[in-house]
Amino acid sequence: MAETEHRPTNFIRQIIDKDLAAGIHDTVKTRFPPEPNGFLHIGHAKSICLNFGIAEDYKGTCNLRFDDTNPAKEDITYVNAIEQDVQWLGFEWDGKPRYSSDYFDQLHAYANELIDKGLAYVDFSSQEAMREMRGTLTEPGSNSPFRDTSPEVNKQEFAKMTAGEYGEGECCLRAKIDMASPFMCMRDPVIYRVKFAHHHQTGEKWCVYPMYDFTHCISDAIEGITHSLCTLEFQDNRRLYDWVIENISIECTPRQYEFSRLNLEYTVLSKRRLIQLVDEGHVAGWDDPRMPTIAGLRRRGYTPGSIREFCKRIGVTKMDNMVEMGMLEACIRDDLNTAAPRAMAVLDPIKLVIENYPESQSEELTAANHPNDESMGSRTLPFSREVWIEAEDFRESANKKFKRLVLDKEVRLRNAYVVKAERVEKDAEGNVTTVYCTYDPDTLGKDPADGRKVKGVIHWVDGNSGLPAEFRLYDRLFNVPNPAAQDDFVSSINPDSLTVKKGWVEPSVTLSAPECGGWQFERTGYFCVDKDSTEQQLVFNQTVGLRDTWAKIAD
RNA sequence: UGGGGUAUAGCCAAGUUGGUAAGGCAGCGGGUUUUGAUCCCGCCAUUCGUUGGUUCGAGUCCAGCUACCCCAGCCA
Repeated sequence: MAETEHRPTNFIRQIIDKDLAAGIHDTVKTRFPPEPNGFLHIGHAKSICLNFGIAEDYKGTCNLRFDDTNPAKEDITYVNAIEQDVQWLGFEWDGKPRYSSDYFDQLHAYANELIDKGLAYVDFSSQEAMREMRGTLTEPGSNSPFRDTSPEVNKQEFAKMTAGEYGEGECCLRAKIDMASPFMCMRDPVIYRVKFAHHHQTGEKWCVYPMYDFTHCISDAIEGITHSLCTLEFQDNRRLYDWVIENISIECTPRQYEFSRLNLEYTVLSKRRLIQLVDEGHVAGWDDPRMPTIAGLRRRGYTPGSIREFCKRIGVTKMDNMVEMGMLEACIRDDLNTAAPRAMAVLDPIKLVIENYPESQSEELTAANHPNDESMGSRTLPFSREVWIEAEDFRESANKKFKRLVLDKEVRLRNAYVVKAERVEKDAEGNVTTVYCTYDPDTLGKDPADGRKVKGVIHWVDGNSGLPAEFRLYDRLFNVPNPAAQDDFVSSINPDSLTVKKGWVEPSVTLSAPECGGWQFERTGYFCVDKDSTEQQLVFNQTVGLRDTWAKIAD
């Protein structure tokens, strides 16, 4: 797609420019470090585009690293899904995917180094006792009674921890820093805990696992990461990041920089909440088209390019933000507007019978696949006496603003003839089921010869050759802009986020999709084939509707 | 006076040696149009959280104030 030509500029790229100019680095190495405990979402896409985008633009490299230090929450299915999503977005990581668990041996050795230096100790205090000794935001903490244990003893105790001689919660390894630090994370943080859990990478090899703050900085250093980019909530942790790097024997000194995470209106972007939506069945799964996950957006019909463009447009800063859905929608519309071939589908059909069109007759009309791009070619459109039209495109009477079919008035059938509504047939409830009309045979590809102006154009599907189809229309998942701010976010789920319609689609639309992934069903929106489709029943997801200025007037 | 951060339009966001407020989204007018789409043209911050100060000149420098976000997991 036509992405904005200029490379993004942001404070992180400016830091890199300075580092390069000052000779602090001669190459740039970044990394994208998800924990494999859930699916990637649009917020991760921001980080992915930042990290991989910088690597691309500076001719550096970007690693994919699974931050897998908590086996209790992680699973191999997530690592596979994450790899797929990053690749689908169009990025290539350097070498093989890395795992923090690749470094467990080294991490363990560094922990021992800290112990040797008198900078770490095994603490047998209960978790409650540790919490009390930590102090509060305004009061300093107090030292643990185990804080002055000798390095020799600590060495032995850590070995016993590692050998499985202590149970979970019985003891942990802590860095000896400063219980009075204004940074809570510096008050002797736990760096290793006992956990008897199966690890998806290391199996049963370990029963002690390093904590994030100890692991991340060392993993960065081992991989030679130059700029370690993460979100704002880790700003305090940077002090611990630097402390660890300074106090162990490692040459590389990666630097951490923090940017604000993405917030999107009318959805949630925290793994905890997304997991809850899936587990409690509020959505059909991680790839439910209403989900802000990469998998959900993909199934919804979003293209990789549209998501990359979105990330480019929102920028990277340290400001808290709440981006409007309209921003995301504009990106996919821009992409699909140029890339998607046009077709016609009727989602809520009523029948239109052309009384002066011979019953036995039918013909094949030609329609351009794109109104402003001849290179996309054309298709044939079967046409016969009975066609389906949209129920909302007909009214028995209407004012002049209604540019569609009205009794005794004319309208153009898109790519076909001008028709005039003559009479209607209704069901028991009074709903119009059939409109009878006449057509003007001399209006194919031209205006009426007598100069009559026909302003309206409606879409249709041939009654003989149209294919039955199911259409799934989506609305925002929540009915408040910031559901995460609610105490019970589940209660603000939009009950009408999914609408299913049964209608017809023109026969040129088949299971095999165009290159961009979908079509524009003219006057309706962009759609893609859903995986629930069968040979008998096509199922379409509406990716996004067309911009609809009429809807505003009509209200 | 715990500490760490952030304040530029409805939303996102440029603005980096102080020189007179980019761009995008949304919105509003108008034109083209066999999609009420697209496309095109025009409009949309006398003002940068706030109050003072320095200066010929301040979104940019200084001081005070205010608002919001993050931190007291053996989660990341």
